[in-house]
Parts: sequence; structure tokens; C-alpha cells
Amino acid sequence: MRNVYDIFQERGFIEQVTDENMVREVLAKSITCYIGFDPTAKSLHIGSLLPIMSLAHMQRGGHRPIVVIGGGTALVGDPSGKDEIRPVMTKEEIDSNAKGIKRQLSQFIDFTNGKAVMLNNADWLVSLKYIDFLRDIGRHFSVNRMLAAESYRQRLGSGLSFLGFNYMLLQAYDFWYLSKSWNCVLQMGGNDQWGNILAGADLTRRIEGKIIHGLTFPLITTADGSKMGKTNRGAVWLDHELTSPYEYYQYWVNIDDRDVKRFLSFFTFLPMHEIEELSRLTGEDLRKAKEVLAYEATKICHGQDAADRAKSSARQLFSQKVVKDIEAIPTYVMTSDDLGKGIEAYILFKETGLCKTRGEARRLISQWGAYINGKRVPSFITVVGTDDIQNNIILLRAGKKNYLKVYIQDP
RNA sequence: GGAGAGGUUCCCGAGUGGUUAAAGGGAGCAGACUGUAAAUCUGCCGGCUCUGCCUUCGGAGGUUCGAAUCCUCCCCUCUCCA
Repeated sequence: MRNVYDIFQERGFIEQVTDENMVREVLAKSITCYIGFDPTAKSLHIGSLLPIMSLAHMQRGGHRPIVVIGGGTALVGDPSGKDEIRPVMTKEEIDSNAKGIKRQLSQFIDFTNGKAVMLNNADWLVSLKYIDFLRDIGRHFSVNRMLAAESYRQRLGSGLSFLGFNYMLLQAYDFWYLSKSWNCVLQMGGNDQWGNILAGADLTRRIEGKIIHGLTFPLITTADGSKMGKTNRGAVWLDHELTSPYEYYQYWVNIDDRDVKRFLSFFTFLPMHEIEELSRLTGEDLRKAKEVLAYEATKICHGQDAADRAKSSARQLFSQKVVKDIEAIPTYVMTSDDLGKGIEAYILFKETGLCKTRGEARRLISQWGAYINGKRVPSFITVVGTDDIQNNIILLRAGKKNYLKVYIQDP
């Protein structure tokens, strides 16, 4: 079996490593590794996809991944990222988020028979005693060194509370704890976690005299320099209720040409020679590569059926063929009673969620960006009524590529 | 605790009594061009029951015909000093 390190390397997963040779050596045998995830939402979004894929690669390579839900650390808030204050979350919220996240991760990682483990660091962090913690853990940390860390240095200009300052200690404690209780020898994470990961490895070396390792992934930005995963409707979620498989598929189809190769490497399991081949396509043909990316990514996240449906719906909608089977596109259900004597187009676009406000809907329509059943809506006071129903459906379109169907379902 | 600086619409950032829903940039949206791409150009870009109305410039009061702009108190942030 190939060393996972090589796989990571050829796919561009590695930004920093504690010690390349040692990590490669460690990975020659089956090990336990971990990545932490914040339970701050009930779903992860594609910003977390790279770490997730890395764990999947690890598992495929015969290693045991531990997913740590940061139920304890979420109470403190990581200052190294951008976000400042996290809303204080109740234990119930965190638990329910954790449950959702585990279900989600099960798509990517096999948690059966101990092949992967999910833990919540609240279980060992919340009960810590302050004085004991200071004496046992705090003594190993040099404030001087912490202040020198990049993640904190940036904060020094904009403000850092003592609470946030302690985040590093807690995460370091996690790594130490996991190395002790689960024999975990590698922590991975986004590059913003580098300082925290090092702190954990350092702490473990000081307490146990044991060398453990860290590896970080590059921060993924899109070719135009923005953070990955934002669309007009917000983040791209892994949860199919927050982002439908169709929308998920569309996100990947619409990426920048320049991102195709990287994203294929990151977000699919396709062998590199296939990826090379796909990325050699140019011009319009490159869309085929994007289709492959979208299909594979959707398949990994939502399963093959969903990927098939998303693909066929997308093809129909964008190839001007007769639209007959478009089940995968987002659906808004209403009854013919709701439709009643008719409803102004701009209100309908707002109600279905295609536009956030009525004002936005008016703007869309007056700029000729709104379509009903493929026909441009001439005016925002155009009334949509039961006459517009075709096969129980009214097909709405906002802009060039945002489709939604209104499904008429009478009781 | 002391001394300064500052908190403006999604973000950055102008504005210092009326013509300001508030310059400019970014993001976002639409249109043209295209390949469901990028770049470029054009328009839009607080909300609404939209030729008008309502709500916004850290918070609460006050002065004024009229305040984001002046006064008072409060909250928060930063910098330097202790």
C-alpha cells in the first residue's frame, strides 16, 4: 500500500509538516491521527472538506482517524481564525450539532467497528480544574513564545482577550490527551491551526518525552482570491437540506477554470493520471472536467443516486432540451389555493426564496433577469396564476442559472 | 487608573448642521460578451403596501425648524503610560 504521505504530497494537501521524514516513517505503519471540527453549526460546509478528505485518505491508507468535535473549545473560541466572538452555545446545541456532523462525516469516513472514532473534547475539558490545569499544563507554556506565534501576533493589533489567549493551551491539551488515551501521533488541520498543533506536540514532548507530529493543509482560496465555498445564497453546506445535491453539484460545475486541477485533486479520489488528463482539456472542453469534478464530489457527499439526478437535471436545464424530469432542482411546494386568483411575480420570487427581499425581486424582474416557464417576466406586477401551471409545475428562473420549481400539490 | 484615537449602510472607508439612504472601493445581483468559466463593459445594490412612506450612521437623552454631523451621560475597541 502506498504511503499516505505520498498521496497527500502529489495531491497538494500539505502546507507544513513538523518533520517530513519522520511523518513518512510513522505513516508506514498503521497509526491514529486526529482533526478537530467546530460544532458551531448543525452542518459542516465545504470549507471543511479538505480536512475531511484527508481523513478519508488516511482511513483508506489503513490508519484510524479520530474526529474531535470541539464542544469544549467552542466555548472559548479560536482567535487564530478571523471570527472574533462565537456565540455561547448550550451543551444541547453542541450535542445536536455534533450528532448531525457525525452523520455527515459518515458519508466520507467509516465509523463502524472502531475504524474511526468520534470524540467530543467537552468530555475531558469541561471538568478541568483551573489551579491544577495551571500547574500541570500552564507551566509548560512560555508566554513569550505564544506572543511570537503568528496566530497571536496578528491578534495583538486588533485585540485578544485572555479567554482567547488560552485557546492554544486547550487545544494542546487535546492533542496530549489523545496521544495518551488513544495513542494518537498525528494531528492535522488547516494552516491556521499550525501554532495550536505545534503547541500540542510540544506539550506532549515536555510531559511525556514523546515525539508526535503535525501536518497542515493549505488555505484554499479560489483562483480569484476569495475564500472557497460562498455563493449568492451563502455557504455551500454538506447537509442536503441546507444545500441540495443539485446546488452542490452546480457549485462545482461553476468553479473557475484555473481551479479545476487543484479541486479534482483535493475533492475527488480519482487517480492523478486521470486528473492530469482531464486538466489538459482547454476552452469549452474544460467543462467536461468540471462535470467530472461535480459528479465525483456530489457522489462522495450525497451518494451516487443524488449525483446522477443532479447531473441529469443540470444537463437538461442547460441544454435547452424539453424539460421533463427535473426532480433534482430545488422545489417549493404550494397548493392551487395558495395561488388563488394569482400572485404578483415579484412576490412569488420572494416567497420561493429565489430572491431575499421583494425589492430584490423587483430589481431582478426589471432588469430582465426573471423567467417563468422559460419566458421572460415582462413586469414585476405580472400576475402568475393557475394558467401557468404545467404538469403541476411552474418553473422559475432567476438570472442565468438559478432554477427553482414550484410544485403544485393539492391536498 | 491616566493620556490620546476611534466606533458609519455586508466589508473597507469618506462625510463633521439641511441639496445625505449617506462619496469611493470591494463583495453581491442583473444585462452584454462567452463555455453554466475568467476578464471586460453597462445597470442595480436598506426595507416597504414604491412617483410616496418607513428604518439606518455604538447606546440613551438633549439643543435645533432640521443632526451621522453640536452637547451630556453610558458602552465598546485600539495606542501609549501605570
